[in-house]
Amino acid sequence: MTSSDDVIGLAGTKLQIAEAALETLKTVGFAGASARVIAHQGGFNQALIFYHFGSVQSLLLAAFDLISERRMQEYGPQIGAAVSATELARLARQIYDDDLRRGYVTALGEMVAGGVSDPVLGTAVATRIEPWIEMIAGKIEQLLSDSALRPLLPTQEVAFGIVAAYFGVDMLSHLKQVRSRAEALLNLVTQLADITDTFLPQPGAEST
Amino acid sequence: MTSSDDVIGLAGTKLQIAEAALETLKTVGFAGASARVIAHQGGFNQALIFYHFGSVQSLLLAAFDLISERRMQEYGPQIGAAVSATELARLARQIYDDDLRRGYVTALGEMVAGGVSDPVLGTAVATRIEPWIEMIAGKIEQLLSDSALRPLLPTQEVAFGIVAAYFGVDMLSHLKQVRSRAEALLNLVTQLADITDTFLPQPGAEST
DNA sequence: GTCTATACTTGGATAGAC
DNA sequence: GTCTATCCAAGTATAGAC
Repeated sequence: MTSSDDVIGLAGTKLQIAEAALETLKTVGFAGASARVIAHQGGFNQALIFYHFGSVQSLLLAAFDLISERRMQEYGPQIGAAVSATELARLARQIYDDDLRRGYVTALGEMVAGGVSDPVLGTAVATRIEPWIEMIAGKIEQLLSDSALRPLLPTQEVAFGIVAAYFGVDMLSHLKQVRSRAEALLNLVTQLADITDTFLPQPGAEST
Repeated sequence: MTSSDDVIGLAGTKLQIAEAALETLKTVGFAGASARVIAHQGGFNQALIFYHFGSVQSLLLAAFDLISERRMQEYGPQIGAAVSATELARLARQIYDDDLRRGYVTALGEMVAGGVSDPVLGTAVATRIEPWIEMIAGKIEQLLSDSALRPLLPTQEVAFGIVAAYFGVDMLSHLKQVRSRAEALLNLVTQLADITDTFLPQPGAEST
C-alpha cells in the first residue's frame, strides 16, 4: 500500500493484470477479452487472473474501476478549475484526444455493450457515469452563476445530454470512417463555446 | 422473392435465422451471440446458420443490415414529411420508444462495440450510419429554408452531433439506472423544439 | 504467489444421412 | 434444405508442484 496507486486500490501484480485487461479490452473488445488473451497480453500466467480476481468478469470490473477513477482524478480537477465555456471546450477536446489515444471510452463502450446482458456490469457502469453528470451539472450552474438564464435551464437534463453526446461521439469515433466528422464537430463546439462566453457573466468582473 | 421482405433481400428460413440473431443480440449482446444460442433462440438447428450464412459473423452482419434497412424504411418517410422542429421532436420520441422496445439501437451498439476489433464490422456499421446523418442534414437545411441562420450553421456537423447524441442517449438508456435521465432529456428536447419553431420561417406561409 | 497440467464446457464449423 | 453426429479450437476454472 505504499505504491503511488493507493487511491485506486490496486498495486503490484493485481495492477499489472488490470492494466493488461484494459489493453485487451481496448484492442480486441469485450467479446475477445478472455483470460488467455489477457494473460498473453500482459505476459503472465493465465491462472493468476483466477488467483487474484476469482473470475474474468471480476477482473474486467476491476479494470473498469481503475480506468474510471484514474480518468476522474486526472480531469476532475481541471474541469473544476475551468471558469469559461471556452476553457471547457478546450478541455473537452483534450480529453477526447486522450480518450481516443488511451482507449478510455472504448473500454467504457465495451462495458456498456457487455452490460446489456449483465445487470452487475450494467449497474457498475451506471455508477461510474453518474459522477460525471453531477460534475458537469455543477459546472453549468457555476458558469451561469447569476445570469438570468440560470433559473430557466434544467441543469441535470443538459448535463446528462452533454455526457451522453460525448459518449456517442467518442464511441462512433472508433469507426475510422466517422472520425473526421467527430473532429469537425469538436471544432464547431469550440467555436460555439467562444460565442457562449460573450453571453455569460464574466467571472471575477466585480472583484477587480 | 414474393415475400413482403423483398426489398430487404431476406425471406423464408434466412429471414427467420436473421430475426433470431437480432433477438439474441438484443438479449445477450454481441459477446453472447453464438451459433448455438441463436439457433436455440430461433428454434432451429445450429448447422443451418453455416449452410445459409457461412459463418456467425456473416449472419450478424446480415441481421444488422436487416435492422438498418427496416428502420430506415419505417422512419425515413416520416422524417421526410416532418415540417417543423416540434414534429421532429415528437418523431424522435417515438423512434426512441420503438428503439428501446425493439432493441434496434441495442443491436447497433453491440455492433459498434464488436466493430472495435473487427474492421469489416466497423466499416459495415459506418456505412449504415451515414445515411442517417445525411437525412438529418437535409432536414435541417429544409427547416431553415430561407432563414437568416442558414448560411451560418454548419449543417453536416450539427447533423452528426444529433445522430451521435441520439446514439449515446439510446445506448445509455439500456442501463436501467440511467433510463429516467434519458426520458427527462427527451422531454426537454420537445420543449426546446417548440421554442425553436417560433424562430423558424413558417412552412407554406407565403403560399396562402 | 506463480507456474504446469488438466478437467470440463462451450463455440465454430463440417460430413454425411435423410 | 434440414438434421445428427462429430472434430477441433478456445474458454473458464481448479489442483497441485514449486
